Amino acid sequence: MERVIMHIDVNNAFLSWTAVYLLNNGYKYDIRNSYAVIGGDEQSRRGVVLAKSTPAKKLGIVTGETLYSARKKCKVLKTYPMQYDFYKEMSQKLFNLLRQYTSDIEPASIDECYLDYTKVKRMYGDEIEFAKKIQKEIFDTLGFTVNIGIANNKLCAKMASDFSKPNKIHTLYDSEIEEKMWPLDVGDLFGIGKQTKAKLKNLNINTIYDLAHADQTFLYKYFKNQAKSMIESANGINNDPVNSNPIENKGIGNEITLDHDVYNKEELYDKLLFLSEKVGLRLRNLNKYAYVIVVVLKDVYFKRYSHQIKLLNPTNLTNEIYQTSLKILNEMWKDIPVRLIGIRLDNLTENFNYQASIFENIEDKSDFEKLDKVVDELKTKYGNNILKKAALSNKKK
DNA sequence: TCTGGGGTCCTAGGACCC
DNA sequence: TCTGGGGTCCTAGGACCC
Repeated sequence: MERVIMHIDVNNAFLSWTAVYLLNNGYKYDIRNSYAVIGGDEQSRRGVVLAKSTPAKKLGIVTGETLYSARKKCKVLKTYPMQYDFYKEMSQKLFNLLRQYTSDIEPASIDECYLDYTKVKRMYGDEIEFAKKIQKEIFDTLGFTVNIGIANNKLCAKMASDFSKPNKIHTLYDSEIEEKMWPLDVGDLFGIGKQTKAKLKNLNINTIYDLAHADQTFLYKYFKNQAKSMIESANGINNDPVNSNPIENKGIGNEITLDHDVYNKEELYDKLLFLSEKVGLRLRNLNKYAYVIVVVLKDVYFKRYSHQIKLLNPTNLTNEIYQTSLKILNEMWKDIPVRLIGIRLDNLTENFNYQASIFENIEDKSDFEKLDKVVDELKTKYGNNILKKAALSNKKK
């Protein structure tokens, strides 16, 4: 049976959701209709555009550019801060609304998901009518618009939802690929980013049509194993199933851009403690342990680099994460000032068999376990700011 | 008073083992 | 004495996505 897959994508998600929030809280006008962006905090050097309204987009403002540059394009631009918790809430409401119709929903990010319509088509009828219905229902009950792409596989549904915005429904059935997808620029193909696009252009492959008809052995020389899947994508071939099982986290990480460039690694120690607590708490909430601890730095030249340590036994202890990250930082430090630091936990596992080492003191471990448990409970009860480790609070004084 | 943060997947190269 | 080759694990970095 031919599959029918939908891709549902929130229009200007962060900006729309903040607009909804403001309207719900007595704001008199809708920022979606004005020159507005969601932006990071410029004081702490996070001043980039995270989402923009349609009017702002029309002036050439793009996601990722600095607010400084955006303001040059639009003198009256208004910026609003991120409201991440509210975004998460809206995201959950959207997915739950869709789950009323089928459980075959795969969230792809906070603001988009795939829906497999194949099995429920007999029940709900024509897919375009259904798309119109849920589009309206989302707007009426949640207050924001979505784009919906309809196709025979995930890739084409994704491509279709991107065709024109906002509040649109597009189809890209297999029979429409030639007409609707092949004329597009090769950089518009999902999976082709800036680097690959530039390489393809150099080879005189400019449109998706060109890529669809490129010679695989020729492309292999430049893209190795990526060549095959690139050509398949350009032909609209994709067999990935819609996976409704919640995707297991492969790793978790947090990073912070520092409000000034840091020249001494000692100054980064309390950042590492802060980050260790953050990722540690998230890991424990997942009931997982991590084998690999990674420290990431971005230097003042914007070059990112990382070092990692694989532990003999996986951990979920803040203190062990912190101590390990200190060790890694000291190893990797090369006296180049940095503007960002992060910690990632990788190779997560649910259970662990403790491998005793003669160098370890098991009693110490259980003390730290108890400490983390108490801290986590307090944080859950009273919020994240209730407790700061002594090292952090002493610094503040 | 320039340039976020959270992820995934892939690859190259080195170490190590047989 | 003149140099194998396969396989796996690990690390670092790159590309891509939202």
